[in-house]
Amino acid sequence: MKALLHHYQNLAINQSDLDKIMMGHELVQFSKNDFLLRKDEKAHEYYILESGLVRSFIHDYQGNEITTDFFGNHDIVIEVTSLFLQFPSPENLQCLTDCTAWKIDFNTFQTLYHTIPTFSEWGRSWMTFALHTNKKRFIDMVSLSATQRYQNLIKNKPQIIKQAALKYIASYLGITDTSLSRIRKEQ
Amino acid sequence: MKALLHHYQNLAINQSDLDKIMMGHELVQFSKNDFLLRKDEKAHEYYILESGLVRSFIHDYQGNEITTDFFGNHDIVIEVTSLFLQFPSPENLQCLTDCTAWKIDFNTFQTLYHTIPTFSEWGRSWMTFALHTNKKRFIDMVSLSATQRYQNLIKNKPQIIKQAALKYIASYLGITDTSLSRIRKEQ
DNA sequence: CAATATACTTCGCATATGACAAGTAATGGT
DNA sequence: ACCATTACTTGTCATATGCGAAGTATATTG
Repeated sequence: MKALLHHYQNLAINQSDLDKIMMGHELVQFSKNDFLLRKDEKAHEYYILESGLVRSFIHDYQGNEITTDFFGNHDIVIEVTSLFLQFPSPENLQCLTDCTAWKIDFNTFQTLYHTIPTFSEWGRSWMTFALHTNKKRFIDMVSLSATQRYQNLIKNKPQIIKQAALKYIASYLGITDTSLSRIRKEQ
Repeated sequence: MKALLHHYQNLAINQSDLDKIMMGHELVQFSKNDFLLRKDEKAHEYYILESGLVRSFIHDYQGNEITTDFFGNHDIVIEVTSLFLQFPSPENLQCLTDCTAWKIDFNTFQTLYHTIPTFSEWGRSWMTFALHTNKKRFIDMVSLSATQRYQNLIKNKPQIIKQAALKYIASYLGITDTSLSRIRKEQ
């Protein structure tokens, strides 16, 4: 329940509403390498990670896998385009480790969203923050050097450095594993 | 009024609510090179462009100006982090041409958002789409070649190619003006 | 525990892209 | 209309980064 409470409890929310929200989630297990969502599929749920590590990735114009994001801790694992707009997902979502997650169905989400004002406020606020995070990632990518991006990652998401394979980290940083290896050496 | 109606009229909205929304906007004029927002400032409003062209830009780790986005047509010109989270803006917003825009104050926006359900629904929907657009831009940047990004821009925003200076387009595409000039030559 | 695969490092080499500079073209202000 | 500035192109050269391959280390599986 830790991950769930982490997100939903910090609100001016009463116990009855909190219970309704918690009831909307179902605990699910995934094994390493399982896909939560594949490119071109439409999502019908999102997840809140209780444990484990997930990555989102795409393929570039030369067929290379590019890690677009990592999800760990109590992160919300979601592909917005696919879930909210019902467009084919641009990304794949794959487990890098065995994972335990709370799953919430989109219909359930919708119902809660329209009946619990504090929940819709939470949703709005999450959306705002997601937009901020996305933009920051973009700006970092186009304005920092690879070395700076690597150092930021160490500082901001140390568990990623420890848990994820070098090749995933490298493409997340926009470089090859060879280059990342060289950067590491220079530190 | 064209730009305003473009955004707000396509709703199941009644005339009275539409009037209230329209009344919340004030027509403002800007000259070429004027800033709508500077880095590290906090925004108190957003704009809907009636005419003209705006760019957002940052500086990279070497001091180069990087165009992060273009706004034209009836686009909504907004810096989300700065407006909704009241964080210092990561970006500058600057007019590339003389501009006419509808300005709406954040307090006015808030009031409308909390009193007109169709407006808050519009806001939610805009947010979703903004997140989608941001993500697409990021994915294009890391997965396509510079030439492909240039061709997409020609296809999707031909007016930018015509109106904006080469250096702004080049940094938007993640390359130097020299490189863009060479790409153009090869077409 | 051995065998095999996967992960990571490091090398030499190729290449795309950037930096700098020069030249031409276009634009803007007085 | 002129001059100055800015915009764009094109050349040479430098360099960071990618590619392929080889070598070492670590992890996985039967």
